[in-house]
Amino acid sequence: MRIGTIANKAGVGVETIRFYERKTLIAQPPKPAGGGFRDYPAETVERIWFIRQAQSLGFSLDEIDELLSLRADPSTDCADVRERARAKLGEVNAKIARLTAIRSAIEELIDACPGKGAARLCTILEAFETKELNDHAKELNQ
Amino acid sequence: MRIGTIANKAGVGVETIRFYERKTLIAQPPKPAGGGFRDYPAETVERIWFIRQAQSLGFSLDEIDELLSLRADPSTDCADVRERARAKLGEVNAKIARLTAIRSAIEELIDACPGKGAARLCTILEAFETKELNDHAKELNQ
DNA sequence: TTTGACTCCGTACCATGGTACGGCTTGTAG
DNA sequence: CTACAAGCCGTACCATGGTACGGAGTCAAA
Repeated sequence: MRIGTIANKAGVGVETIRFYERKTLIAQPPKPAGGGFRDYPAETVERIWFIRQAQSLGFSLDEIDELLSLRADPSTDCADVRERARAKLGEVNAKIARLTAIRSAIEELIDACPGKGAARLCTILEAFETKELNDHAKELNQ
Repeated sequence: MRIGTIANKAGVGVETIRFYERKTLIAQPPKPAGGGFRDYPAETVERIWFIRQAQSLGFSLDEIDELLSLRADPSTDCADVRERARAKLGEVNAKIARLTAIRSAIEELIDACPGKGAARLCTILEAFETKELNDHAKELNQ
């Protein structure tokens, strides 16, 4: 596939792909020997999807590079890969925990905000802090 | 509290707080009538914590402003707040779902990467795609 | 009452993650 | 066989989210 097709399927601009190539997040296919346009493998689309997802979750391109370079491969040192994967797993779990706390706060806010009748005063920050205090209390009770 | 104390407790630089003030993410306390230094309320520290957390989860400062301006208050239109809160809740849930998919992929990678013996070939992207196909299959079977 | 740390404010600069542009080459539809 | 879209490549520019700096004012301990 040519770069424009890939860009279209991935929902990004051609320039973005070239930018990722410069950052080595994506391998640039070689130019055909006899001249002509580069031929991109279909997996490139998935790779770009992954990059965009990870970005929207607060990973920087450098961190995404680390994620993508995690590969279990008989020819590489698996213990090292395993260790790096564990570290990333920790980061991901921490993000999920923080998002879950924010979700609780939003839910509490929605509850405080009735369809009819008077709302009780509630900001997301108050709901969030309450949630955090609860979490902390839970930790203490463990 | 003075700005430096707040910055210290929140783990950010003084300049960052001023930047957030310019962006109206944080209200700038008035200068005391007789001159002197501004007095910041303790809640500012929590507000900054919240901002940093939301940022690390892929929300832009503008989106965080939207989050922080969600407030159930008897004097405002609660139905509107409720609607905006629901929309944010959807975004948060989508983020959690994407992170959960990435987590599964990392876990699969760790499994493929044994402490001893041969690793089976596995990249995070392969694990991720497999997970997504599974999800898709689940959707179809619902 | 001076010295040092901190505040205030404005402006300048910086890194990240793109986006646009211009001049050239290549491929293909009419 | 030619026109026009698309690829290629280099460089310039842009928005976001800060960070640094300089000069003047403020406060508090020695």
